[in-house]
Amino acid sequence: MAKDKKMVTEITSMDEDFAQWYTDICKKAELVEYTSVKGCMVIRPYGYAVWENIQKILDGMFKATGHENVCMPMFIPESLLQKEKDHVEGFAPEVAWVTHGGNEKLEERLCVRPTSETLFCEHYANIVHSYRDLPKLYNQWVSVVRWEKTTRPFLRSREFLWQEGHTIHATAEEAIEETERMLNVYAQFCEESLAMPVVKGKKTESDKFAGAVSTYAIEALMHDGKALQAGTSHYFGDGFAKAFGIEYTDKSNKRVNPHQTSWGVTTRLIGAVIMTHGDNNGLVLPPAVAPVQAVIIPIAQHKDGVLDKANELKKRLSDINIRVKLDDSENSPGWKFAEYEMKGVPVRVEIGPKDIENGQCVIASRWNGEKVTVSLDELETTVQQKLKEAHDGMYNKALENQKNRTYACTTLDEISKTLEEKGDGFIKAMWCGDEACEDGVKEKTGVGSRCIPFEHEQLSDKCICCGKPAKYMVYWGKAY
RNA sequence: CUGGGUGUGGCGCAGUUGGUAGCGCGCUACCUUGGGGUGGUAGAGGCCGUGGGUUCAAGUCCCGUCACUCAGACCA
Repeated sequence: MAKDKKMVTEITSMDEDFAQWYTDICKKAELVEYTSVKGCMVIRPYGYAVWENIQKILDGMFKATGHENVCMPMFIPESLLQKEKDHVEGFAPEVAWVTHGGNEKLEERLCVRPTSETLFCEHYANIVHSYRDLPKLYNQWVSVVRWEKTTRPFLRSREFLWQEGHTIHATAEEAIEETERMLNVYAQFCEESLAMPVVKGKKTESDKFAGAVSTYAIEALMHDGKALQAGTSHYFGDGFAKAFGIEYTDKSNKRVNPHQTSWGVTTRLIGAVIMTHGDNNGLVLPPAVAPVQAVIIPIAQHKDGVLDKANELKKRLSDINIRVKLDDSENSPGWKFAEYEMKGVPVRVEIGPKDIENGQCVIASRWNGEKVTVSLDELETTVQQKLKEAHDGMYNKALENQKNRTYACTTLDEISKTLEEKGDGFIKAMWCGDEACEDGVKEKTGVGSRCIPFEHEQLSDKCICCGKPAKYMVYWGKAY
């Protein structure tokens, strides 16, 4: 079987129309359904199961690093939102307001949280009094609302699910360490669970979170060469603490402001998975978060013993904690093959009368289309091995794509030429640190700064835009 | 927000100079079906996104509005 052969006709080819391909997968793989409110989508069981798996793994990582879950209200009074100047300026244009309770107009309108810094700050002001109260390492899994103009399933919706971590520390050092720790947790999660390589780095001044001292991000490169911010971690210094009057008494009996962080990832990660691993036959899910890791397709299922054997295989895989599904519906085997390919199930097990006779089954891998016939004795080991191979193979393929689409440039013309000849991707180029040059690059080439990566490379000594001494090496790109 | 495109059974589409809706898939029943979306017979299902207008008559023409979508701007 040819590797690139398209066998699922429901999905538009990505080379034909990438945007349509993406939308097709979202709908045909039954991840989402639209509603009558723009930018608000139903996350269907199959899509939500992916999110649940993401949640489960990440939550475990948060707990392992000492965090506790809490839940803040969804309404923020206007006066509270106003307290930190940069923060409110950053979010005001996209908040939704509640103005009435029943028929009565509210004395003060309430904003539907776009993020919960203000709520956490109000709370911390109440409960932090002594250095003994610190740190507080909180996280919450909730939804937030941002009234976006352009919306797309998972990538940018008006309401979306996320987790937001909010921590408060006695010292700046501790808070900075936390900011970095969580960025690393995200990067590790993306690599180990989503098989998605990311670039870790710092955001430029103009791109940082409203109210933050510094913002860090993980950036991933999608199949079409566009960049996607997959997660962020912010260091706040004591700015929010000052604005919200959070103070504690330190060991030397002085009243001081604590230091804070926040960090988050959203359901956008699902969009990232779609656009990192998906192909022309549909979704390709990383085994760690796939709702179904192995699907069993019985062949000639009406014949004696086939379904019994299929059920037996199901039990055996289930017993070793593989998320397994047996499709014994009336659809033809071919229909089922296409269906589960579209849905990105990592491994397919085919079992028919011939196989039973020979004591074997056929195992197919979604990510590379490979099919093998194995003895039934080796079912468990082979499926486990194929899942492992899928993860590694998907990661390496994505990493290779990222590398192949990352270009080092030393002049603006070179950037434009590269984009034109090779298509979108990450551009590595030097920058002086001046915002005017950052804007200049965007204006002249169309790519914006994505991040200043932790792994510095001295590509040249001069800023690509103004020619003055360069301070940073920056990843640039078109973004979602 | 600006500009373009699209809204007709569950899905994908057709519908001429305005005359009261048609096809494929899917669905239901029965039969058939061995390895890439089986084949057959019969049947059910839509008032055309939504609000107004023109007209004897509107899916079709006009205006508004909502949603989807593409490009951009904006934003994280």
